[in-house]
Amino acid sequence: MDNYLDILQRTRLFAGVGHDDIVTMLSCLGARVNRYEKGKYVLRQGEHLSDILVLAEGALHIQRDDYWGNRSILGHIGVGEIFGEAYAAPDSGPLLNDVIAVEDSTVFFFDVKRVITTCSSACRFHTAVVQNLFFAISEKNKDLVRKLDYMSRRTTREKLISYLSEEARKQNSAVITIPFNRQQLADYLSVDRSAMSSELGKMRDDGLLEFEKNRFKLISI
Amino acid sequence: MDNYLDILQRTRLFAGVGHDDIVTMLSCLGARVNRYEKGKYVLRQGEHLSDILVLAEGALHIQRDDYWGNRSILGHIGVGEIFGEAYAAPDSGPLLNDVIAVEDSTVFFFDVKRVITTCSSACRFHTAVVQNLFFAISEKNKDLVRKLDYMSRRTTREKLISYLSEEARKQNSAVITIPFNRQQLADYLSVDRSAMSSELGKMRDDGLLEFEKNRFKLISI
DNA sequence: TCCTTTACGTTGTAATTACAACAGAATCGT
DNA sequence: ACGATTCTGTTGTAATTACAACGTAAAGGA
Repeated sequence: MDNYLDILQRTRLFAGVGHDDIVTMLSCLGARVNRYEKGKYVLRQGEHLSDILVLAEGALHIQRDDYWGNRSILGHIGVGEIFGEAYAAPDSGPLLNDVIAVEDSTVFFFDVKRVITTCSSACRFHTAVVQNLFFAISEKNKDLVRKLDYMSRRTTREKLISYLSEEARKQNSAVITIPFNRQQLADYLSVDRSAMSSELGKMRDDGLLEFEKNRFKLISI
Repeated sequence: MDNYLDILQRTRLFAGVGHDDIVTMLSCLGARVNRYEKGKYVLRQGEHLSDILVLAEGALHIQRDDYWGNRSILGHIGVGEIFGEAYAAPDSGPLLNDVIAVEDSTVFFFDVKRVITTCSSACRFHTAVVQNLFFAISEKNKDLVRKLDYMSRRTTREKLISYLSEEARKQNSAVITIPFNRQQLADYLSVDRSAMSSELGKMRDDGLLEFEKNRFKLISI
């Protein structure tokens, strides 16, 4: 577990907490570690969760398959990101989504009760962690609002433009790499893959962008 | 301000906090009150926010108008609900949406710094409030995920069914009242009003539901 | 290297939607 | 009670999408 201390130190959850203090907190917070091979489920829809999770290594997708097999990808989780927080409240309902490893991944589990219940003075950074948790879930909240913004667009082209523009803003570059292949991007934007692929071709013909695999270059007027 | 103590006591933010303790906390948290007439803006996109807000009276919509005037309604805020939390982090960016009063409304403002910074022992319920805040934003998070679920459906009929079914589950009844008129519901589901109206008619013809104004009855097989 | 699998783009068609325009009903203010 | 305004449903058309089927390219495994 200690192998990942450097990673944990750089996560949002432990921002401002020193190396040694993290070691103390790992036991204080009841931390566990689990590894998942690519393609394996980390969490399943319908499960109940009493932990907050942090991705230490790899990459995950939050997704949901409906009764007819239609897949909807809600988001991508990168190294250092927190997930599961929304289901950690004591009487929170079951998970609404699956979380699946898209690469071999390592995940930390923290008992939520211990995280949100400030403990004895031994754990002086506990308050900071609770605040970090609040900020992290706020950021997640805004990510969802941004996704709703993409999804509210009527045409595939508008959805693509709003998504790619936001990524360019986040990555602070006109050349961006996205964490999705074509099918995954279509599942993320809730459009048909082939129609989206066709629309991307038209957008390239119109001089709006260039792309190769999951690398896109946005072209300004 | 004291007129609203009963209302505040029933909100999620102050769950588990006694009447007298709320009075103490109102000053501890730097509370302010503002009233808004129907149609007025409570918050505007682009503003920066350093408060957490609680609706004491009335009803609000979280919405966003794009450059071309297309309106998208992200959610409805009822009495006792918290909003603005996601933008309250110290270096959070500007608001992504407007919040507008759809009825004459009364709103409490709490300075976020004082809320998340646990103060002296004088304020013994402060920790409970921070936890309540965490649970509230978790719930908001799940609301957004549910909305994404409606929005990910390909057809208007599927969007309507998923939304109305979820409302029936929430309201625990097959007869439900929704906080939107037709145009607002269309803006919420990101579909065309007239097409939605037409689809609702077909669904009634197909025996799926009955409706009158904003009252819907779902008919099971 | 060969074979298998996955990923990507293209095309045609049927289905669905957005948009505009309009009419009747309901609501509001005076 | 009256007119003005808002809300709702209806219809037709143009635009857009979903879906299915297919070919090729790239990636992965034996």
